Amino acid sequence: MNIGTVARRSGLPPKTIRYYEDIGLIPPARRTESGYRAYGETDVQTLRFIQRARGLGFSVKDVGALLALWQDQSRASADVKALALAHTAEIDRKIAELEGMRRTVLHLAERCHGDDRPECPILDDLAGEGRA
Amino acid sequence: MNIGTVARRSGLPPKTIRYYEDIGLIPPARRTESGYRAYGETDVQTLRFIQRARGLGFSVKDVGALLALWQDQSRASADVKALALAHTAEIDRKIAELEGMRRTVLHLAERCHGDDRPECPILDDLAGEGRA
DNA sequence: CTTGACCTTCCAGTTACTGGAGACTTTATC
DNA sequence: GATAAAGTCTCCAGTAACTGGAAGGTCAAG
Repeated sequence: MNIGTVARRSGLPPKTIRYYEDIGLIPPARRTESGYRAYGETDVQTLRFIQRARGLGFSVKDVGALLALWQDQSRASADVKALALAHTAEIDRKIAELEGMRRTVLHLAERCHGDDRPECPILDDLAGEGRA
Repeated sequence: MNIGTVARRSGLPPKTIRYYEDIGLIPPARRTESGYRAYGETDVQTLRFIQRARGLGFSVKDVGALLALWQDQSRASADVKALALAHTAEIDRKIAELEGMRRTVLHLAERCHGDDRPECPILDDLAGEGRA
């Protein structure tokens, strides 16, 4: 299988697959005589795994760890769970941060007339006039 | 005022201030005879404005636009409001994305025993066994 | 045998900084 | 006046995770 085919079947662009090989997330692919990367079904499975994990927001580094656990038959599920829970904690942190921003920006926007006059509480607040 | 002082008073590291000058977000600072950047009160105000806007998650590009509007006495508040609302829309999008991830990861983690046995629904799902 | 789709490598750009090296200036202390 | 510490200067490189593009080789179809 050429890279284009695995790309279609795994949902990852060819560029990204080469990149993952580059940084060592996946081992270098076997090559045909002409130098084309050659893949098998196992590779499609692996790349799908990566694609899903990335889709859940795991960092490439974490994906590497998950991949290692996946391929380790003697793994402890506790290790996987710990990674997952640490990840949700990080997600929670980001959500909280974004919600704080959202609240403030929305509050400011609501108090802004939004017409052709220059008065604008958003700018006033950013300028520091809104501080206690 | 040297850069260290403005840094302390604006909440931005010296490195970041130089960086903002570099990319043109702020105009080049006046220099002393020995080459040190020299700032005034106005600069502190500007940098604080930037610091707050960045803290609300506006991109550096957006901050540039806000800065221009702030300094334009004939601005229409509608332009500022539009920027702010576009920003909240983007924040909403990110929050929704994170919440989707959070739901899935948490759901998987809950079904994982998390002990020293290898069975793990998290890995099974990432491997694609959990798909319909 | 030529077109067009794929493949290869390598370099550069993206976002917003941050760290560090090597050299100078300023300030404080003795 | 000498020296040491703190502050500043520029420049280069690295971070995360790709993505775009150029220049060139390969493969299948007609």
